[in-house]
Amino acid sequence: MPKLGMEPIRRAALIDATIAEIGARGSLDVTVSQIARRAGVSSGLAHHYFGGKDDILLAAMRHILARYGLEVRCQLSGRTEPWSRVEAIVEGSFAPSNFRAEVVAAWLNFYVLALSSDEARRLYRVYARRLRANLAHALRPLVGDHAVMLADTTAQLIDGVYLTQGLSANAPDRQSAVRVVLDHVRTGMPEA
Amino acid sequence: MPKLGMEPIRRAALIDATIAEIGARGSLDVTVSQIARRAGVSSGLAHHYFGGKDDILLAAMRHILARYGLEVRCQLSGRTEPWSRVEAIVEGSFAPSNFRAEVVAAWLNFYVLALSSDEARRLYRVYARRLRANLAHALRPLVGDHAVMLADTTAQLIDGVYLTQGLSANAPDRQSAVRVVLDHVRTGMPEA
Amino acid sequence: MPKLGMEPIRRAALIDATIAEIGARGSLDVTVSQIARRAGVSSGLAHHYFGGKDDILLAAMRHILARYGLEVRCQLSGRTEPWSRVEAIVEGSFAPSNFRAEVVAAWLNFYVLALSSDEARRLYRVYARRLRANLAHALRPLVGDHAVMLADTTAQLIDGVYLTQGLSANAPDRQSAVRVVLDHVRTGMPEA
Amino acid sequence: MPKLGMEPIRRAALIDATIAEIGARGSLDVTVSQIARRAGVSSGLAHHYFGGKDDILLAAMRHILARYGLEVRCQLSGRTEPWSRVEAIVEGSFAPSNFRAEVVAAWLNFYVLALSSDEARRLYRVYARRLRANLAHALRPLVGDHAVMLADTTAQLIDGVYLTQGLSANAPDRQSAVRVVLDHVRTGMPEA
DNA sequence: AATGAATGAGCCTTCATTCAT
DNA sequence: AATGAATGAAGGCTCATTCAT
Repeated sequence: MPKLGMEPIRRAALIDATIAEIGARGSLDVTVSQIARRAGVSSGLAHHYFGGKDDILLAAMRHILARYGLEVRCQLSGRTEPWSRVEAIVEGSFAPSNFRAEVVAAWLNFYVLALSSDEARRLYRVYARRLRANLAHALRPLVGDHAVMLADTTAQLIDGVYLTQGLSANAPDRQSAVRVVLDHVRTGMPEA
Repeated sequence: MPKLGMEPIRRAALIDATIAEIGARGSLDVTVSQIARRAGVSSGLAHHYFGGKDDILLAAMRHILARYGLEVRCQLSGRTEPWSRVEAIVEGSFAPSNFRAEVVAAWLNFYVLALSSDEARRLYRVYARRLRANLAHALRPLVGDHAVMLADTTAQLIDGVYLTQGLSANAPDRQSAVRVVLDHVRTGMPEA
Repeated sequence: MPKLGMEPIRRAALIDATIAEIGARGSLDVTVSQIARRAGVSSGLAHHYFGGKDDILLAAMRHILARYGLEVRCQLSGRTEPWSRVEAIVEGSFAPSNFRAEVVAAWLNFYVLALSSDEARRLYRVYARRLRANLAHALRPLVGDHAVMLADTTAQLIDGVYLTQGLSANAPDRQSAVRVVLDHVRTGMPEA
Repeated sequence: MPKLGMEPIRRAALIDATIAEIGARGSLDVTVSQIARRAGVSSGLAHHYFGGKDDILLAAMRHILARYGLEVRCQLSGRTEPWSRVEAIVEGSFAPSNFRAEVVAAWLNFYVLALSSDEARRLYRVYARRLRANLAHALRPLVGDHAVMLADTTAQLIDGVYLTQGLSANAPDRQSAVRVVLDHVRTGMPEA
C-alpha cells in the first residue's frame, strides 16, 4: 500500500508555497516548478493534485479568502455590542494571518486576476459581498439606513488600505490600518 | 519613403494600444504582437521604439500617471479657495480620461506590477507621494495639522475606489466616486 | 491476503484491456494508466507483470497473433481436401475473435509498430511467413509451382482487406472478406 | 523589408522533412524539433507556419495524397484505351515518388492515423473513393457491371501491397507490385 | 523607417517508471 | 500481491527578441 493520507498535506504545502512564491516575486508569473520546489515536491505532483497552474492559483486565492472569512467570524464570535462587532470585522480584516507583506502581495495579485479569470472574479465578488453585508449588518443598529452606504465606503477603504500597505516600503502596519478604518466609520456616524 | 516625424505618432499609438490591450484582457500577459497589431504596426517596430516589452509597459504606466497629473493640475488651475482645490484634486482623480473601465483595469495591473518591477514601484511612489502632498497642501488651511493624516486616508480611499470600481460589474461611476471621497473628506473635517 | 494464481488472470485482463484500449482510441498512444484502469488494476501492477509499456504492447500483439494462428489451426483440423484447406485458412483469417473493429484497429497499429520496433517486426514476419507457407502448402496440390506466387498475392490481399475494413465506416464484414479473398484465389487458379 | 516569399519554401521543406522523419523512424512519434532540424529551421518556425504538430502531420499526409493523385493523373493523360488506362492507374499508384521505403512507411502511419483523427480519416476516404472510382471507370468498358467489384478488390490489393512492401526487409519493388496488381485485374476479367 | 521571418529559451503538461508501504 | 504517491524527463507550444532586407 502506498503512503496514505498525503493528499491534504501536499495540497496544503502547495497552497502555502503558492502564496509564498507569489508574495516573494510579487507576480502571478511564477512557475509551477518554483511553487513545487518551495513545497518540496516535484512539479508533476502539483499537477497531480490540482490539475493545472490555474487551478493552483485559484486554490490559493480560495484559501486566502477562506482564511479571511475565518478570521472575521473568529473575531465576531461572542461579541454582541454593535460597535464591538464593527471592530471585530475590521480587526479580522487585518488579522496577522493575512495582513503580512507576502500575503498582501498575493492578495493584490488575486484581485487583478479577477479581471481576467471568471472563477477568480466569482471568488472576489463573494468576498466583496460578504464583507459589505457583514459591515452593514453590524452598522444598522448604529446608523440605520445609512448602514449600507457606510459599509460600502468602508469596504472600499479596507481595499485601499490593503493596496497602499501592500505597495508600501514598510511591513504592513496592523495598528494603523485598523485605526484608519475605524476612524472612518466613527466619523461617518451621525453623532460620533 | 520614410515619413518624417513618425516617431511620436508611433509611440503614442503603441502606448494607447498597450493600455487598451491590457484593459481589454485584464492582464499584463499581453503579447507585443497583440499590442503592435492594435496599433497597426509590426512587432519589430514596437521593439525599435521602446527597446523591449518591459519598456513598453512602463511607458504606458508613465503615460497614465502623466495624464493623471495633468488632469489634476488642469482642475486646480484657477481655483484658489481651499475646499475648491480639494474638489479639484478629487475630480481630477476621477477624470474620464483615466476613469474608464479599460484604463482602470490597466491601472490596477500597473499597481501590481509595482510589486515586482523597481521602475514601476518608483513611478507608483512618485504618484502616491504627489497625490498626498497635493491633498495635504489643500487641506492644511481647512484642518491644520490633521491635513497629513486626512490626506493619507483620502488617498487610500481613492485607491480603494479605483480597485472596487475596476472589479465592479458596471462601468466606473464617476459621480459616485467623487461623492464618496468628498464625503469622507468632509466628515473628516472637525466642523464640516 | 494475496490470492494464489492471480498472475495469469491479471496478465490476461491486462492484455485484453490493452487491445480494447488501443482499438477504442485507434492509436498506440494509450497510457499505461488507461490500460490498467480498464483492466481494473493499478498502473503499478501492469509494470510489475510486464516490465514496461513496450512489453505490454508486444504481449498484446503476440496475443493477437497467437489467437490468429489458433483460429487457422482450428479451422484446418480435420480438413483434408486441398480446397477445403484453403477455405479454412481464409476463414480462420477472418475469424470473429480477431475480425472485429476494435481488434482490427489494434491489428493495424501493431503492423505499423513493426516499422519501429525490432521485436514487433520479428513477430510480424513470423506471422507473414506462416500465413504464406500455410497457403502455399494448401495450394500446391491445386496449382503446382504457381502456389507460392498465388499464396503471396493472397496474403497481400488479406492484409489489404484488413486495412480497408479497419478504416471503413462500417463494422468488418466477415462474409464479404472471405468471399473477396476466395474469389481471388479461385480466379488465380488455371482452371477454376 | 523581411525576406519575401519564404513561406512556400519553408512549408515544402517542413513537409518533406516530416515525411522523411516519419519514414526514418517508422512512427508518428517524431518531435516537432526533429522535423524542424531536418528541415534546417527552428521548431518555432514549424509552429509559425502550421499551427501545431497535428497540422504538420496532416499537411504531410495531404501532400502524399496530392502527389499520389498527381501521379495517377499524369499517367492517365493521353491514354484512351481502357486497358491502358487501368495500367496507368496502377503504375501511377506505385510511382517512384511515393513508392519508396521512406514514403511507404509514412503512408502506413497516416493510414493508422485515420483511425484516431477525423481529418486524417476524411483525407483517407477521399483517396480511397477516388481510387475506386478511377478504377471502376476504366474497367467498365472491359468488364461491365463487374467493374465496381473488381475495382474494389483491386484497391484493397493495392493497399495490401503497400502494407506488405512497407514491412518487407527489402526496398519496395515497383515492378513486382505493378505485376501483382495487374495480374489480379487480368484474372478477374471474364475472358482474360 | 518598417517589416515579419526566424530563433530559442522557457513554461505547462503528460506519462512511463519507481518505490514505500 | 498490490497500490498509488511521487518523480523527472521530454515534448508541444508561446513569445520576446533579433535581423536581413
